[in-house]
Amino acid sequence: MGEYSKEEIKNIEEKWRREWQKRDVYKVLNESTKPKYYVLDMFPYPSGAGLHVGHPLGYIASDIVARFKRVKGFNVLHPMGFDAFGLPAEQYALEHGIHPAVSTADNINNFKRQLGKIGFCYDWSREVQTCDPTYYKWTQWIFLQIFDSWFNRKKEKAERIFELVKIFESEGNTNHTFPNSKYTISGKEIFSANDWKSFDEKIKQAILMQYRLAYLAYTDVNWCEALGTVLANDEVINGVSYRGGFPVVKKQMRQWSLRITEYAERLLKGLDEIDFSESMKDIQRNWIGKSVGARIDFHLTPALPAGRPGPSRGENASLTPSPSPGERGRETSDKKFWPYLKDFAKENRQNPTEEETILWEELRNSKLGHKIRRQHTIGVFIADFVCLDKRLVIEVDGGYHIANKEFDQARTEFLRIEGFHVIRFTNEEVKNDLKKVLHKIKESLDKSPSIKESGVNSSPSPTEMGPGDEVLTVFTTRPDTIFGVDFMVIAPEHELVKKITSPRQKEEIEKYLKYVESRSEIDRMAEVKKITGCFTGAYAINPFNERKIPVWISEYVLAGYGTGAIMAVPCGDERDYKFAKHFSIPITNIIGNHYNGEEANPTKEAILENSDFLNGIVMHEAIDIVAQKLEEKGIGNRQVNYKMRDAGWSRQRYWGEPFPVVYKDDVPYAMEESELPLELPPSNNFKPSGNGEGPLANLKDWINFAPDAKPAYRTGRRDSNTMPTHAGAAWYFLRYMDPHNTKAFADPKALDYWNQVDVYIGGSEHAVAHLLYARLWTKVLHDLGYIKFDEPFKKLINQGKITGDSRFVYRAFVTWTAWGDETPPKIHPSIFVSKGMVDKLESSEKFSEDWSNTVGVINSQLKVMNENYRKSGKLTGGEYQVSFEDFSPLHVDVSKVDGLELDTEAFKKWKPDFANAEFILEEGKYICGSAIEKMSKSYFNVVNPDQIINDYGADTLRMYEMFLGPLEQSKPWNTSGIDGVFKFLRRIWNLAHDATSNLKISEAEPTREELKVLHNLIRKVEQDINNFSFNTSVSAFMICANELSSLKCNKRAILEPLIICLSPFAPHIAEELWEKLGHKTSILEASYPAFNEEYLKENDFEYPISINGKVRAKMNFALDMPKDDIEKLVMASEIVMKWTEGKAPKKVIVVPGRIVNVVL
RNA sequence: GCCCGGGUGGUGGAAUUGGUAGACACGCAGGACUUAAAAUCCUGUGGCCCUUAAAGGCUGUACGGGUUCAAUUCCCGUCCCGGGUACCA
Repeated sequence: MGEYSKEEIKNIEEKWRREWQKRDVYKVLNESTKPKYYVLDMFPYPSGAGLHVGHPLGYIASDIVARFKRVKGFNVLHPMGFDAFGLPAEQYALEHGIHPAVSTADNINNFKRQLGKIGFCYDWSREVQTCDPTYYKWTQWIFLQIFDSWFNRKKEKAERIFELVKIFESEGNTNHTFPNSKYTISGKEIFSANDWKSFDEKIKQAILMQYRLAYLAYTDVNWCEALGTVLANDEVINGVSYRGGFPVVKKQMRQWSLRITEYAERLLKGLDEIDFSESMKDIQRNWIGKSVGARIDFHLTPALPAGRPGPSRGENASLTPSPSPGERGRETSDKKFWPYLKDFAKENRQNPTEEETILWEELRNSKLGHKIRRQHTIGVFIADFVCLDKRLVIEVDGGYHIANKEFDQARTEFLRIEGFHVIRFTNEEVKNDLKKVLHKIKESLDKSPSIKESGVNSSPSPTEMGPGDEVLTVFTTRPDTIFGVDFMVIAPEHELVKKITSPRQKEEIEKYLKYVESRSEIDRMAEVKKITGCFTGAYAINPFNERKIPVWISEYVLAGYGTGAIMAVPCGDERDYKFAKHFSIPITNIIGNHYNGEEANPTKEAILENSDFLNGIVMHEAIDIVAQKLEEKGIGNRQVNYKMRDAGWSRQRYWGEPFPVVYKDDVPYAMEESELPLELPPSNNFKPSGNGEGPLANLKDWINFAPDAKPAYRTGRRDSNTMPTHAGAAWYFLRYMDPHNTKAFADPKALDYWNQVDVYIGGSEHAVAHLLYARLWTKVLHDLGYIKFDEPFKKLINQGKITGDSRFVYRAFVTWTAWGDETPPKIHPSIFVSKGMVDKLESSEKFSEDWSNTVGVINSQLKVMNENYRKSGKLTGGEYQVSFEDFSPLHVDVSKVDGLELDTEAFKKWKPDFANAEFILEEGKYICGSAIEKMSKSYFNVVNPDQIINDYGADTLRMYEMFLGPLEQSKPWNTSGIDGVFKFLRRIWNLAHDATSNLKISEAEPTREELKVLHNLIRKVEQDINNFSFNTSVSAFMICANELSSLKCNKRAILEPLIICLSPFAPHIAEELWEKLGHKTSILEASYPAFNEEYLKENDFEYPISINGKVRAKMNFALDMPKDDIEKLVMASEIVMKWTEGKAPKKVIVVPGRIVNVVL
């Protein structure tokens, strides 16, 4: 029996889900004679809310492609898995006490149950879960490969660290300077092979860390004190935390980062080879933010009277105000770590140990002849006492703020390299024999060479520097405007600020720096365009015309981009212009009448004026001329900058991959492959452990790692952080190729065979993070020789979001007025007023005609209601009234609404509150308000696919989701059209069945007309699938079904090919019909029918005959009729004669097979 | 602000290199079947005008211009919506 009824569908679909599983039809092998095709979905994060109708949109599309490619004869890889590490599970654990592993497993099961019902052809034997140790073993392994790599800029590819060591041993770093140009070792950017050999292990490791593609560094993070954790950028909204709205500050923390900036150019170039939408590429290009320009050095004139050194170093304390003690460390401190260190130093100064206090008092009072500083930062360390002139460090052991011995040792080593001599005293020595201690210090001071003689490489301090030695380097994309530079602006954090500020400006500058520091991220964001700044008192010299240019500092110049300094050209740059106007800086016009004096003009097309040797040259040509000159003079060079920053890779979280490293002396060492995976230790404490450490630091036994095993360095401490979710997602597409391999992340043969993902379908919200990281990991693995391709995804399709279509009801404010002394009624009805009337009342003037009419309508319905209440005894007298002003819109469950009309009975049953609801109707209906919002439980607009499948079956759901509109477009979910799709499937079914629902197939030869209908479909569906235009192929199916229905065609020769075409879209019904047609094997084994153009050939064509471009008639001509003949016949026709009124036309255009146009 | 993408009936949306605007579906209206309803089937359906009817006319793809025999499609300007980005020199 076979009626395609809603009951029967369930049986059919369940039957086939069972059969497919039983027959294992979706199993994919890595060996095949067929060509391969790899269709991939972005795997979901298994949230607790389960699947809603938005999720399957992309999955259905990819499933159609996969099934289509399969019937086209490809060996198709179409896997599914779960991005199972992540924050929500951890938050859920904190709130509900359920372990992330448990809730994640539950959620995955629920997702799989829901996905299973939709009939996807996933090979579940290849499923991956990123939280599975057998999976993240390889995530960790790949991380270690990245850690063990550096980017060889000469070859533009990653190489192993040992190759770099070899280079250092033979030639130092002359040819491979530090990737971060601001980094120096003992003040120098370059070290020789001999230098390298003289460095000890710790220094070598510190240097290598500067090159590694996965590296540890102090980086800015979003620190939320209230939550005790670091937040990702997308967890910070307008300067406060996404959860809780707590303030977030930038803080420096030692974190893992991936040196993705080294790949900026390749990531950019790679975009040209892959088939992503232009908008997606634009987003990535924007993110990478390449700008081409030049670096230019400007010498600074002395800001101070000649011969006078910079800001006081104590000796000159009487001359200029001394910097606060806390600021001094800045000079010797590692700049990057300074903000972080200075707080520690300050804290230490405020909480000295007893011994420190004793010693400090003595050092201050005894005339040592040298300035001693307390809690001074050097590099990344803080020394107890320092004499900078003599490069002497005095340490008192056992200070309670010093964490451990190893740390002290590491510091000593570092200080030695930096040219400091360290002497060390124990607490006891200080306490018991202070005299001896002082003597020793004096001795050491006398012995120590002063810095100038020592020959130690260190950056010259301001005291030593002659005036005018300073160089200010800027980055500009417009070197052509060099003669239009009216001022320079440097970032407030710029290292030169302290050095160049003139005594006269000192106070102003310090005031400004305080202001900048006081400004939170929220302030800055709120007032981005606010113009602030301060003159330093220093001047730069324009290298081409020796002009003196004032140097300012301002917030609008960012320390982190370029050199943190700009040359300002107010006639050509909007911000520079505003700044100049605000501070009344005279503006030089170098672009003639392109500049109108009222706003900047950033043109590149102007002819330069006031520009010395550039006069008369078009700007865009001058760019290169200046760059050339700069290079000749050795004061600059062409340079490229990128906006993109390195990717922060540490999270203070539990539910993620632990970093497979062990720290010894603060240096991370890779674990060995045999020791992987480093499993996430069981824990129920997910709270951050404070100090910016991750929750894993709570597990003392785990974090302090002391194995008995071989290499000694493996005794140490583990990393308390975990990797971000991006880690697992950065390579999962490779694991699907060979998911159970225990020897490698995937077998090279499998990697070669499946190669790139042919089509990748997912949301555009992953445009930057996920897609860039996946591309990066692929490139690194490619460079290291593990895979042969260096772009993971050949083609990307972004499905649009499905938004929810919310419905509202409007509750009126209800009052009861007594007529006499009736007792108040027992019931309190909620009265809901229909949308149209609410709109009228709200939009029209009170007591206007419209308003009064509406009130009248409402009152008449209230009157009926009141009468009914009285009749039924609910009301003894008096009456209910409503306010005509206040209506509160309430979200109503979309399932209680048909289109916009509320099902009032269902609504009353929905919630007890509404049991006594009354409705003020318009034209007998209650019309709801509507809004398109994201799907959310709290808006009652979530549509669950289970519900649709239950009502209509999976095939209808699949086709309907495709029918909604173009895949890439966002669209609101609305079930109103779903009946049409269901009816279509039933029509297909009925083609093979008679009126009494019995199978009836004709074996007769098809007619030419039937074949034409079929082959139109074959061609259209194939084209549409290739174009990802599924909505149009669904309508092609509908047209085909309608036409075959009216032809009453039930011929096997037509229906068999038809259902093969249909099978990717509606696999269950197709498989059922296929079986009914007598096939024993799955329709997946069938072949897509061959298209034959012969059947579509027409002999003649009905030409639209237009007159002056407007169609007035139609005439049938043979397609091979010559133009002239057509023209003659058209001109002779009655209708055309009517329009021409016998006159000759100006022109007649005949487009064969298209149109005829007569121009009068 | 800047960079993308988009704007077509009551609704979702079709429309090859410029060549019959509104395919397909929903909704709506009318009809058939039915005691009735549901379901199903049939017909009509951008707006306006004219006509008893047949037919016909005008107008119409956000708005204003332009190119062309012909524009939803190409060009210029304006408005609105969605996405990305945010002082990136």
